[in-house]
Amino acid sequence: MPELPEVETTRRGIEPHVCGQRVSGLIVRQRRLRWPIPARLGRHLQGHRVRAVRRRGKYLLLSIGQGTLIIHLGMSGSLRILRHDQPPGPHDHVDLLLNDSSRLRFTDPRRFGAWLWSAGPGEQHPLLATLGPEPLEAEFNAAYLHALSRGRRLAIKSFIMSSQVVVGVGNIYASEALFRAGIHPARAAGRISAPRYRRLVATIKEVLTEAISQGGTTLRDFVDGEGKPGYFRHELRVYKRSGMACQQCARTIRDVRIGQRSSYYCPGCQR
DNA sequence: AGAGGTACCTGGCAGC
DNA sequence: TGCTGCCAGGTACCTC
Repeated sequence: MPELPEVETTRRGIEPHVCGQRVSGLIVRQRRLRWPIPARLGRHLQGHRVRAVRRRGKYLLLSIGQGTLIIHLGMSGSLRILRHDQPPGPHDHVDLLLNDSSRLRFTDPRRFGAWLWSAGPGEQHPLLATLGPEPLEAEFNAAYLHALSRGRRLAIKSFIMSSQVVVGVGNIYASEALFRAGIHPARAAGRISAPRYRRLVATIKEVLTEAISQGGTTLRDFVDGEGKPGYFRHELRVYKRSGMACQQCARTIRDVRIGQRSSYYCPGCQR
C-alpha cells in the first residue's frame, strides 16, 4: 500500500492529533508482525509524551520520552485516529492509547508492517542506519545517482527502488518517474548518461511531490489518518495501464517483470 | 560486491 | 459454488 507519499500523508494526518499527548496505554492484539512487537514496548511508552512525528523513508518515527517508536506500514498497513473506542476488526493489531481518550489504531491485513522501539532518536537503529538519502532533499541529485550507478548492471527501476540508493521510491512511483523521464525500466543503471539522470532525479522529485499534494495514491484501500483516500491514482500514466494507449504517443503500454515486480512502460516514449 | 531469488502474510480475483 | 493459482503499494536475508 504505502510508498513515501502515502507514509507522508499518514504522518501529516496523525501528527496534529498525536503530538504533545501523553501515552496512556498500548493494546497489542497481534504481536506477530514482520518482527514481533517487543514485549516491553508498552512500558517504554506508558506515561511519556509524544514530542514529534517524523518520517525517514517509509518509516514513521514517533519521538516518545527519550526514545523512538518506529512504525512501518509494510504493504498493507494503515494508521488512523479514533476519537473513541470502536470494536476492533480482525486486522486491527495495535492501539496506542492517548490521554485525551482518543487512540491511534494500526491495521495491517498482511502483517508486513512493524512496531519497534529504539532507545535513542531512531536514526541509528539498524534498519535505518544504512538508508540512502531522502528523495526530496538536495543531497539526492544527478551527480550522486550518476556516480553511484557506474558499473552497475542492475535495471534502473530496481536501482531507484533500492533503499540503499534512495528511500521512498516504490513500485508505483518508480514506473511513473521513469515514464516521465523517458527511460526504459530495464535499462542497466550503469549505462544511463548524466543528462538523463538529471531528468530522472527531476521526475522522481516531481512525481513524489505531486503525489503528496494529492494525498497519495489509493489503489485499493489506502486512506490517510482521517480515513480519506488519495487522489494521485488519477495522475498515473503507465502504472496498471498495460494494454491502454499512451497519452503521449498513443502506443500500447506494456508490462514486464523486473526484479519480481510488475513494471509498466511505454515502448514508444521510453528507451 | 553485486545480483537474484525467497520468505514473511492475507485477501481478492480470474479461470476452471 | 468452490477450488487453485496468481497477484498485490515492502524489504530483510540468503545464496551464488
